[in-house]
Amino acid sequence: MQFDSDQFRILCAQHGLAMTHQRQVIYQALMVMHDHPSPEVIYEKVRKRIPSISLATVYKNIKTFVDSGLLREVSLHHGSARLETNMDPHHHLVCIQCKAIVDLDDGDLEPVRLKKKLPRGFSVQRYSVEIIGLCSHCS
Amino acid sequence: MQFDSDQFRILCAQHGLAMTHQRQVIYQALMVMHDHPSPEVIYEKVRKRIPSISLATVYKNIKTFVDSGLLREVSLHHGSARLETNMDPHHHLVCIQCKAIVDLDDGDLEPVRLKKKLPRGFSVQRYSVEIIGLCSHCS
DNA sequence: TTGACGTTAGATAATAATTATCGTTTAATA
DNA sequence: TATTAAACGATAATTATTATCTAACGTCAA
Repeated sequence: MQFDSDQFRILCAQHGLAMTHQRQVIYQALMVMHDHPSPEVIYEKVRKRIPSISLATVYKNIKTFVDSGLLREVSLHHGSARLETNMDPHHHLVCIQCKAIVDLDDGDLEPVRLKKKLPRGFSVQRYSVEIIGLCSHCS
Repeated sequence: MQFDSDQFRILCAQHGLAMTHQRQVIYQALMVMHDHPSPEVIYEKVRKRIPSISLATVYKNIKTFVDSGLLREVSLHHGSARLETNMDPHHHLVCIQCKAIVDLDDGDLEPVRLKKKLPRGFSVQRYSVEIIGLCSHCS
């Protein structure tokens, strides 16, 4: 999938963002990386096309993109580790606002069922369902 | 649920760990906190019972507990943010070893179905299933 | 019980990830 | 094209975590 600057300009306009060369290169780099890269990895990739770019610019634009719904963070809980003693199979309700996590018993959910085979060689250890939304306090 | 030092001693023995007062207090603090606290929050709680404890001790013992299977981290991807451009509903295969993340299309999974009502007031935005295990490369 | 040894604790330095600040440059638009 | 708010780049500051090092502790053989 190629992506020219007119298309990106429209995408920015739709999300109320100014279009800059840096933003286009950052977004395009992310589009072609399917391994859910970190800001540091994105920075290294983008630097090949804009050697003078600052790491701070990458961070700032990632945040801007996430805030405007152009990108998503895979986990809402990077930043600091979150621990649990509950080693039984269970799931989580996660509040996008306050980041609160509440357990949901495995029995409260129908078992997760696949329609297709998983990629060859992946050995499943457990399933964890995240129900993402707004908790009562935040909504 | 109360938890005396004999029980904790047995738990440690089962997991091949030495039992120390610090470990018992850390573990017990975590047991009674159902909000999936961060190391910092655990430290503040533990400090009320052992004012002289070091934050490093809390971190080291959390790691020891996780390694020995006494505790679990809610997210395998704290540490640094991981981004994605795919805004369509989808899920993730996550490797516990190399932390690789691979997308799984929403259509490849039977819809998630609840048996019980969710806690009152929680408004669901989306579901995200994590299939956790070892990728072909790591297994 | 005592003494040696390996492990843990506490203090703190070092590293990694992210955010804030600030002067300069650039994009939107009138 | 001129104005103005926003974005960029450099870098300092902050936050989270890990590493290092010495002292204290628990365990086990003599």
